Amino acid sequence: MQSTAEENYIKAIYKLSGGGESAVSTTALSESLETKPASVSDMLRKLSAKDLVHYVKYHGVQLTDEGHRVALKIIRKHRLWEVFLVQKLHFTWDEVHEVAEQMEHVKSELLIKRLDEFLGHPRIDPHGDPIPTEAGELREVEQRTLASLEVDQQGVVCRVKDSQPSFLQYLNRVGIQIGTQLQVMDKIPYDNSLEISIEKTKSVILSSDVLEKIFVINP
Amino acid sequence: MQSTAEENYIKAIYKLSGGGESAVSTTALSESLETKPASVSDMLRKLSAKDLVHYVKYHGVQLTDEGHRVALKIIRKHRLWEVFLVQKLHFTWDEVHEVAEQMEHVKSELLIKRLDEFLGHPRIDPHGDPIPTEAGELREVEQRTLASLEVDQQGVVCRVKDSQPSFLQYLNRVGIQIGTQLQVMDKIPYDNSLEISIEKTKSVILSSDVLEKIFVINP
DNA sequence: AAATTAATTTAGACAAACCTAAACATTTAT
DNA sequence: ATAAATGTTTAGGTTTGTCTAAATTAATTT
Repeated sequence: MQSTAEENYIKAIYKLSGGGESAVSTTALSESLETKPASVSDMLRKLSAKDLVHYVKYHGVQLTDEGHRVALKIIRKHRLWEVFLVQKLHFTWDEVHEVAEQMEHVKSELLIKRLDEFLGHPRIDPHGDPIPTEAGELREVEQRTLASLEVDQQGVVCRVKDSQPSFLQYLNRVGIQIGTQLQVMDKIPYDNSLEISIEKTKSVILSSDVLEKIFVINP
Repeated sequence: MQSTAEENYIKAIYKLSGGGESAVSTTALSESLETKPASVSDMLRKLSAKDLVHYVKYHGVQLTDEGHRVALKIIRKHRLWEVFLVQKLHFTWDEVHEVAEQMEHVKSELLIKRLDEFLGHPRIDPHGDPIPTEAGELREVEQRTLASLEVDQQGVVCRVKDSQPSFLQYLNRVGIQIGTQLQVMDKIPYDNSLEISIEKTKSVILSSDVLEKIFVINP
C-alpha cells in the first residue's frame, strides 16, 4: 500500500510522461509537485526500491507496469469523485479539483466499486477525460461536436468549448450539463440548426454556433 | 487547521469524556487510539499549546471551548459520511466506520454543506446518533419504539434493536431501513399490531413483537 | 576539447508522530 | 506514614517527507 505522498508522485509521473510514454525529469516533477528537486530525488529512490518506477540517476524516471497500474487506480478514484462532486453535489468545475485531490486517497475497494455503481458507471469525468475501468483499462472515447450528429443519433455531453459565464448560464437554462443525454430529433437545413431532445423529455432548437461548442460521446 | 492525528486525538477526548464532561486520562486515550502513553503525553502538550485542550500534567485533559467546537465539526463530518455510505452506497453498518474515519478528515466547508443538502439535512446517523448542526449544536433526539406511536403519527426509523440477519432481511423485504419514513395508519386492538405506511407508498401490518424492535424519531 | 552553465544528487537537518527505556508522580496497600 | 504498585512524563531514538547547501554529473558554449 502506498502513502499519500507516494501516490501523488506516481500520479505526477503519469501525467508528465503523457500516460507513461516518455521519461520525466526531476525538475519537472519538483515544479509539478511544488517541492524541491532534492526531495524528488529522495522519493524516486524510494519508489524505485518498491519497484513502482524505473529510475536511472541523472536520466529521469518512468513508471513500471506496477506503477502504471497504481497510477490508473488513483486517476480512476479522482475522476469518479469529480463526477460525484459535479453531478450530485453541484460543484462547479473549478471547485472540484482540490477536494477530489483529497478524496482520491481514501482507501477502500468497496467504496470505489459502490461509488461507480451509484454514478451509473460513468465513462468520462466532468472535464471530458476518460475514467479508467476497474480492470485498469483506459479507453479513449471519441468526442464529436453536436453539430456532427445526424438525425436520430444520440450522445452524452462530455465537454463544452466556451467557458464564458453567459454561455454556461445559457446551457444551464436549457438543461444541458456534463453527462446530459441528448438526441437529434430534426435538422433545419436553412441555418443548420438542430432540434435536440434533452434527457428524452423536453426539446430545444440549438443554433449551429452553439452546436459547435458542445462535445458529446457515443453512449 | 489541525492535522489528521490531532483531529483523532480531539475526537477521542470528546468520546472518552462523554461529550466534554469529565477529564480523560493518558492511558485511556492511549488504549482508545492504540498508541503508547508516551506518545499521548507528547500530543497533549502540543494540543495544549494550541489551546484546544486544557491539560494538567498527571491529572488528565479536557477540551477547551475551541476544542469542543472542533470535535463537533469532525463528528458532524463523520456522521454525514456514514449516512451517505449507508443510504446512497448501500454499505452495511459494520462496513461504514473505517471508511467514514478517513473521509471525515477531508477539508472543505463547501463539501460538507453540499453533502448535508444532498442527504436532506439528516438529524441522525445510521446508528441513531445525532448529527451536530452546522452551527455546532448537538441536540439529542428523542427516540421511541414504533409500538409507542398513535394512529396518524409519523416517524423516521433511526435504530433497530435486533441485528439477526433473519430480522434484517425481513425489514429489507418490507422496505424498512434506517431513514425510512413511516406513518401509523391504523391500530388493530386484537393483538396490538399496527398498519404502517412506508414512505407514503405501500403499507404493511407489523406485529407488536416487531414494533418493539424498531425505534423512530419525530421528523 | 575544455570551460562554463544547468541539472541532479548527496549530506546533514528538521518537524511530525510515533517508539522504548528510564525517571518521576500519584495512588493504594500495609 | 511509608512502601509498593500503577500511571505519567521525559529523554533520546526512528521513520516519513521535507528542506538547504555542497558536491557531482550532464549539457552547452566557445
